[in-house]
Amino acid sequence: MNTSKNPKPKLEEKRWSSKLELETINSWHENRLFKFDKSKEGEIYSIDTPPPYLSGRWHVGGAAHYVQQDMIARYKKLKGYNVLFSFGADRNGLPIEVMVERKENIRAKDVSRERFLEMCKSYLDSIEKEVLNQVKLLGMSIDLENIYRTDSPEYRAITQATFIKLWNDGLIYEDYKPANWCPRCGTTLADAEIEYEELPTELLYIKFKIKETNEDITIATTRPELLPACAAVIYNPEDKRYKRLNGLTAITPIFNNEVKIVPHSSADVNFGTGIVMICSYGDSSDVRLFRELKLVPKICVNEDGTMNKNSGPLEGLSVKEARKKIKEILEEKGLIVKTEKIVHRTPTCWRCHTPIEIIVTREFYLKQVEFKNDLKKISDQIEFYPPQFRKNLYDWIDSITEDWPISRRRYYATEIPVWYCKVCNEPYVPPPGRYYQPWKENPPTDAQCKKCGSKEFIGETRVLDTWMDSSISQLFIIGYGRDEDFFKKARPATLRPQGYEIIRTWLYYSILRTYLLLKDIAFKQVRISGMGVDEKGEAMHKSKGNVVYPEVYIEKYGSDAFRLWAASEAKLGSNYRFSEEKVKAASLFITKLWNISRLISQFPEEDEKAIKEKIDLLFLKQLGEVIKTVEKSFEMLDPFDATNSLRDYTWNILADHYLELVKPRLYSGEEDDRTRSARATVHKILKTILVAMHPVIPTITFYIFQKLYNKNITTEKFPEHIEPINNEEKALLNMLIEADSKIWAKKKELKLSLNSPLEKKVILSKSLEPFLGDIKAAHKLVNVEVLNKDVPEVVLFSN
RNA sequence: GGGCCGGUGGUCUAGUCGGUUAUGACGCUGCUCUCACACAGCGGAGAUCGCCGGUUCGAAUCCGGCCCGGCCCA
Repeated sequence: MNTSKNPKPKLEEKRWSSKLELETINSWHENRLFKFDKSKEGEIYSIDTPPPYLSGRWHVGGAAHYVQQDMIARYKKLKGYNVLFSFGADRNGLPIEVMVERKENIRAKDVSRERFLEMCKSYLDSIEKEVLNQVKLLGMSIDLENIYRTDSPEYRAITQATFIKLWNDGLIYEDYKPANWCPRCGTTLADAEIEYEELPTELLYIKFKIKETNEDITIATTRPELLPACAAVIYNPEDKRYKRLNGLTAITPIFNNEVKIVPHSSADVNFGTGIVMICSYGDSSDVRLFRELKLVPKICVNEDGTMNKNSGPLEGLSVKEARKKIKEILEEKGLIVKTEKIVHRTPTCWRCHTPIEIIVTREFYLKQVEFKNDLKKISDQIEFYPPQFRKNLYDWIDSITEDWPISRRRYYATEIPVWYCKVCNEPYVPPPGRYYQPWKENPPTDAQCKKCGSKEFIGETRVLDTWMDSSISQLFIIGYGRDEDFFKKARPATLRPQGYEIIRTWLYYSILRTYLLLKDIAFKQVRISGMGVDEKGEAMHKSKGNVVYPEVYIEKYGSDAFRLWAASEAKLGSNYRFSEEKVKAASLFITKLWNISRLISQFPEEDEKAIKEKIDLLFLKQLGEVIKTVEKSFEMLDPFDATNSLRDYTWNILADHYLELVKPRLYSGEEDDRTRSARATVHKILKTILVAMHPVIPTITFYIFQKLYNKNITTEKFPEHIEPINNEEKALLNMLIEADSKIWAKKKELKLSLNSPLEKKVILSKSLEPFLGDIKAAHKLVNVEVLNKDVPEVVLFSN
């Protein structure tokens, strides 16, 4: 064989480029590389990809979150699993409706229900297109021709089927009770959909009379308009100022209602005057106190957020107007002692951030309070990565006090599959199986009221909370209700990846729903990732104007560079901070890997049995150590350590030291064992690195593997056991590395270029003797002597 | 107020079941276009590991207290 002095690299291009990257990605999709085959061998590893709320395309944080999941999916594939990594688009619910209302500057009620649904759908379709394009650009191993949508008739039919099952099991009931209410959206909200914000408000100090003593007391409140709904007055039992009031009666100003004064620990001594009025309903603690103290609520706020006839002079006004009006009235009568501007922790709607009201309304509820302990118990069987987030879930479960209100007075969502008998109002719930739209269609033809036998029905117009849809995605992807054979084989789903901000919603509800439906865990593993934040460390919000999108950086540096950044920026669970500098730095490594491969590609591959030289084994075993770290890291579902240790090895060990040391042998053109050992080693190392890094940087590794070895890297096996380096060998390796450095520094000192011969006599420690040939050749040493013992300096120079 | 996480060179970060000359990257800087790579190589400067105290032969690492930042829950 001709080992010419000018071997040609198999990688011709001097540089990896976005163009090659895109061509590679396109070829994957043209060849349907990611099509899931349920009959394929291997244990199923299903990833319940978070259906992103399609409220806009991904910013760099979202994109980072998703590519990390892709890394896990690709790793598991290399490990021999049959990976189900399906992509879902969550298209239901308030987010899209609020967005359409804002963009079109309308309210849903301004147009017909049909028209509004069409508008939502068209927005969703265009956003979905953008997101799917991102999925592709990011090099994700998603079968783009096989995604699911939570608003498809197929998905909604399953959501409805679960409603029907839970209804028939007696786990869903309808009740008329206080609930969170967003006056802007006009719907009930679950506690999980409340976000607290610090908002400025006015604290009014109002005079009340004591009936028995005719003295005045002062009560501070931020909700004076609820004065007509006041049912009790409380103070803290520890508060010495008010002990004398125990059992007395207060008379509300203006409305002159007599209410009891009682001690209660929930009164904060330091807030206002320490005396608090309890009204139906100012906040959730009012709800709790009404229940606890068995008070009779007097409802003053209608569902549309206006005051009703119970509120006397405030009737007809909105809550906000009423607050102003009552202040005027009180002022007129001299009943206001003082007013204070304060910042108050205010519950708001998670979607539109309007402060919520608590009103009494009739809604469907899914039972959850009675299952709190069961839910914690079953969650013990789920692995959490990283483990500390288990606590966040349990804390949330502990804080639950109400059942889950699941009905919404909205439109773009799964319809509640219920009709009501026209004669006796008895609900009719159809059999599961198909998608029902009771607001515009009749029940099945054989529907009959089981109470009175009537066949005339009125359809329910309300829809389900969108979390009722997304909380079954882990069941949907493995065929629940559609493909029983596969479902049996694949349940429970394997991995749930998600951000920590939706632990109380998506994670909690998924666990609840799966438990109620199947008495089973929802999935085996939960992977909780941090959020993407901007360069200053602040969360990205459109309203803040600090949102950064990935496309421009992908274009500039490539998706592998972006992915490498996403993998190596932060450990699992902490926030990742975006900066262009970091992505650029990642792209430098991509170039480095390309050039290393280019160098190695010049030399023929040799069977790994040819690896015999001690120095070759040393560097290979060091890689063995790295692979152990990589595996451990991925098994913890965190690409962070894997990526950094591979990058460190490739750049700082392989390129800087090993390749420099073997170059003389590689280029020698000899056909002896030493050359063959070198050739075998560089290819073995390169192949190992390419496969191990493939989950993180799939495109360049795929391309190089194809070019050099003519094989599809996605069907390779994760590098099997390479004997890791032991301590003695590790010490040797470090000596070698130190020797390189010392000699380079000496040449520097003598103002010699690194490739010029070194005439000075070089004295090496004894342990380096086996490597004498390589060291001598790599550094062009002229005069070398080896000591008969080891010295701390490793290398000495003399004249 | 409670819980959780974090505070390491200019910036970001590793290391936290005790013992390393404290990791790496970006940035800065000197020399070098050496046949994979100047998107590079080699060299260099730069950290009292938030503060105080304790345990220990020895602490970034363990314990206690405090300060600062972030998130979640009251």
